[in-house]
Amino acid sequence: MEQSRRGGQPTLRDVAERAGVSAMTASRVLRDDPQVLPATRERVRAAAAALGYRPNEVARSLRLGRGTGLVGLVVTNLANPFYSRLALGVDSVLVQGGLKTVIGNTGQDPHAERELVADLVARRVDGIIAVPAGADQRHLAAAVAEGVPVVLASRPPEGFAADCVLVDDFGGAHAATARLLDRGHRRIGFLGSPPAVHTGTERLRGYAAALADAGLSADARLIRQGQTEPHEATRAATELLALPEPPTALFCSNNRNTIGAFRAIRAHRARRAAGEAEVALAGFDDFELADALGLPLTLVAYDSDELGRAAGRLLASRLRTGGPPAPPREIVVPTSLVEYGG
Amino acid sequence: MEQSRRGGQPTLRDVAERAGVSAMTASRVLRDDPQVLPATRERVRAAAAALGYRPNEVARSLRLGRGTGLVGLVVTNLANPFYSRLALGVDSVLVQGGLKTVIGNTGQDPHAERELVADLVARRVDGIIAVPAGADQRHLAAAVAEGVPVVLASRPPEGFAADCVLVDDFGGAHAATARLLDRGHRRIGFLGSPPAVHTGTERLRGYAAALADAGLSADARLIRQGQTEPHEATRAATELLALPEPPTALFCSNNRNTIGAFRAIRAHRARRAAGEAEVALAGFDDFELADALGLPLTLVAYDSDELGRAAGRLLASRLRTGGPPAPPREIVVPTSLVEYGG
DNA sequence: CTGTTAGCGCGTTCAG
DNA sequence: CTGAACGCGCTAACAG
Repeated sequence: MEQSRRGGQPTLRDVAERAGVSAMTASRVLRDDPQVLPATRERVRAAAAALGYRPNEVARSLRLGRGTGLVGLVVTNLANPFYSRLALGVDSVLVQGGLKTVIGNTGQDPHAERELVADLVARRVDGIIAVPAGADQRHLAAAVAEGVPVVLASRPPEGFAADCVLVDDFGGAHAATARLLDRGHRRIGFLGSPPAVHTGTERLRGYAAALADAGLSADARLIRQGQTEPHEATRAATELLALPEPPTALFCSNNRNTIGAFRAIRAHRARRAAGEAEVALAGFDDFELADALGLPLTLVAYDSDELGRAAGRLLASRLRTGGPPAPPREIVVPTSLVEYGG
Repeated sequence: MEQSRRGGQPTLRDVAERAGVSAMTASRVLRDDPQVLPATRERVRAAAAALGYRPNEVARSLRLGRGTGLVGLVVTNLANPFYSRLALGVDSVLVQGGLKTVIGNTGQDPHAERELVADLVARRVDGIIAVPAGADQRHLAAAVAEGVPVVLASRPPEGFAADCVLVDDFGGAHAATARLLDRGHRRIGFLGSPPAVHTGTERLRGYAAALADAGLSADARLIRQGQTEPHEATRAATELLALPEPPTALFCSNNRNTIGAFRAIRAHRARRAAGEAEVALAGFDDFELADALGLPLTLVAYDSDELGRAAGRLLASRLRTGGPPAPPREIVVPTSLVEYGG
């Protein structure tokens, strides 16, 4: 484990010198080119091992023009379990192809997202997997135009061609809302993410469609969109429950809203008149400890790791076959209803 | 937004050609070198904009020898909120220095971790932030020896010099155990991660020390180490509760064990004889919904985002000052006890 | 103010 | 079987 230069890693030439051969021969040995005399090969191998040599991947990718073996992952908030599971799913598939995942956390800021994508492209990532925060996807379209494959997760591409993995947002929301209706609820509130988010609008559509199927129409006063964090959802839910004619059930379009609504309902429980029925709760996204809340809970579940894995597979296959020629693919991950007991 | 070559991004020479200057001049303009005639500058700028040019960061880092602007983050399981928060904290600091985070998820596999670190070094990351899974840290020592700064999070370096950020494991565990003792518990079980993990052993030490302070000695029959996932912890806790002389309280060394133990206690509640007191629960790590479990719960809380941010800051400052010369620093994040009501 | 030369570390091409 | 030359895209150093 000697060092040949101040603090730096050894280079191919260091190995070659030590083995008494040219850099070219060393390169061949290290890439398992058979055209080398066994004796020479051994000398080079020994030298490389002694120096702890590892080829400089930066130089390789520049030379080979093949990209960097890196994939950018663009999400809004890694602390949200939805995104961290997605990240894990993506990474678990990509590592099998020798690819590594670069985190891009945008914190909901569209400008940061634009910069991030541009930077990833400048870094010559082999591809990008993104869950765009807003409706404007031109920065992603630009990446595609420059030859960087993009896979969208949980949102469809708008205005350009790209592979994507979606959740059955409409169907899941419809099923959950229908379940509440089946139980006799007629005034069902809706809590969701900002209207610009695709999943939010699709889930709202599913909710409204289920109401329509039951001969009801969505009541705008019972719909609150725009909550991103649980505490915002708690406030929104509390407001709904304080209405003159409050909803008897709530449907939430994601885990942040469900958790927030749960807290509101629990607080409301204390103030409730005797005999008054508890507000029913349903939501999109399963989450850890959902079974432990002491409240009946209907959740729209799906395999969120699989969402990431599917995105990773789409990108990996796209990289294998090269570029945009093949038509874009869309994968829809199915949902199912889960009931947690009170 | 024209393209000069098939699918590839435009190069500096494409810009130069289009502007009718040499590559060198174009380079100067794009790096805001003042030594350029304003008119020329405008021509180059226009050409770059028209082509959508972005400098190839791979080539730049090779040329400048300054590293890649990437930092490797080595953790065992990104789906664990502890690690995803850490990742977010790290990334939030690093982006401010123009650095990006590369995920390395090892899934507890020491071999995968070795490979991962070697690969990150080969990719010429500027530094590594790691939460090593096992006791063997030679791969990290090797990275340091090759000039790659390493910062450890939540474990101290073993056998080499590196900055690290620790949680007050001993103090937190001691305080939580003392709290249980104050409440009159004398038979307190312990559930923890595998003994090889530093936090696990430190927290066990804190637990044992608190018992000793109360004139008690740790009872090996009440100690279960090795649980990594909640379901394993549930089984271990269930076994403890089924002992002839079961513990009246449990202390868990991390959130996975606390959640697992919670489920065991809840199940046990149903089978409990009337009048028998409920098993008390305390644990290390705060977590979402801890307040909603319907069980009194004492948790050792700390700012887990700050853990990541501190690690990021240590690395960033190390990169600024360059290399290992300065003595290694150790930051300890304090803990506090949080009580959640039943 | 601008262009030429040279080379970061590696691998392809083509001669020895 | 091995080596010398060339270039990936970019920029520091030195011309002009």
